[in-house]
Amino acid sequence: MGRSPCCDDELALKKGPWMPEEDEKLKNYVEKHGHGSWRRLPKLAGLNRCGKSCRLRWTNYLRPDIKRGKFTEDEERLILDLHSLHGNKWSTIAASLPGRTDNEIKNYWNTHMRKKLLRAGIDPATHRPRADLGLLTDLPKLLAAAATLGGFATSLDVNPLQLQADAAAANHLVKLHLVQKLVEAITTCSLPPPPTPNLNLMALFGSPPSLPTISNLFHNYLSNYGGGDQIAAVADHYSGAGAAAGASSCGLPGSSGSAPPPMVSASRENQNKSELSTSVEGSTDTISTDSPISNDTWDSLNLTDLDDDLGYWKDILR
DNA sequence: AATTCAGACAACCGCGTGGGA
DNA sequence: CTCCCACGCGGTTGTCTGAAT
Repeated sequence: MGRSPCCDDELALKKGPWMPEEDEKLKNYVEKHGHGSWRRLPKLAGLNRCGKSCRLRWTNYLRPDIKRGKFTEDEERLILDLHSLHGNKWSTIAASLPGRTDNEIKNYWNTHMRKKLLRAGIDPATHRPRADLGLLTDLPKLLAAAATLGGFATSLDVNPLQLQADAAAANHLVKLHLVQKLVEAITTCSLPPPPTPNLNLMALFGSPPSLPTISNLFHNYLSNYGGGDQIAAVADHYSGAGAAAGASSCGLPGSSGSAPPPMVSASRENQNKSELSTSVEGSTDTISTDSPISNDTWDSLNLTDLDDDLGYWKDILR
């Protein structure tokens, strides 16, 4: 198929933002004659633009039936519904929203709605809960917050001397360790393993996302794999709510009762443990296995700035 | 007051497709 | 049937503006 000769070969043509007088010329011409052939229109209307640019300007801005201003909640809902039905077919979606252009809807989607969905833990492409463990990039923050609850303080096994030597490194290592604990807690429940078993813990520390995303991870996992009691127990445990119904089946610290056989094999658990090494300040440290962390060390970690997030986290997970 | 940064939106670019010659 | 043109679409980039530092 032949390509449309675009405006590229007409280098003298103006590009960029439209001037009011250009708008006026275009508007007057189209209202008088209709647009006809967009390719011929610029010459006829006395515009130094390519037809494509004129068409875009007319359809996205100058058309008299264009509705400007904020999208209403109804419109937003409709966009959401239609997008779940048609995907990124912006023109199809726009056809159901009188006065809105495909470009406007696309922009609104990309700048507002997409982010909203992501924050809610929903994949904007599929409109389904995000089940990928890439969400675990939120874990450091979450787990640091969990640490302030002291839930792990007595069971942590990080070498305290190492930690005290460098508070920043210690913080990092503790977070890593907490990640491990959380992953273990999830994977030793009588549930199928999470979708991405070969979790690279190092990758979790790329960027600190938000706690809502983490909570959604739990809920996604719940909805995908069932086992509400178990995950609720994990959540309760991390939010300091103590043992909840079903905690026993997760083998959580402090839980009682007979736990069903874990779905995760010993070798898998060992694999997770073996991944618990990290580079701090250029050196690679491995968390030792048996020394409990001291209260002083906890105090030195300065994790209290996460209190606000923790409150949100508690609310969400309940 | 100056600078930096992020969000919002306008505009552009390149490709696919339909239809006429 | 093939070629070419014009249009429309979706993705991407550019620009502006206001908030934050």
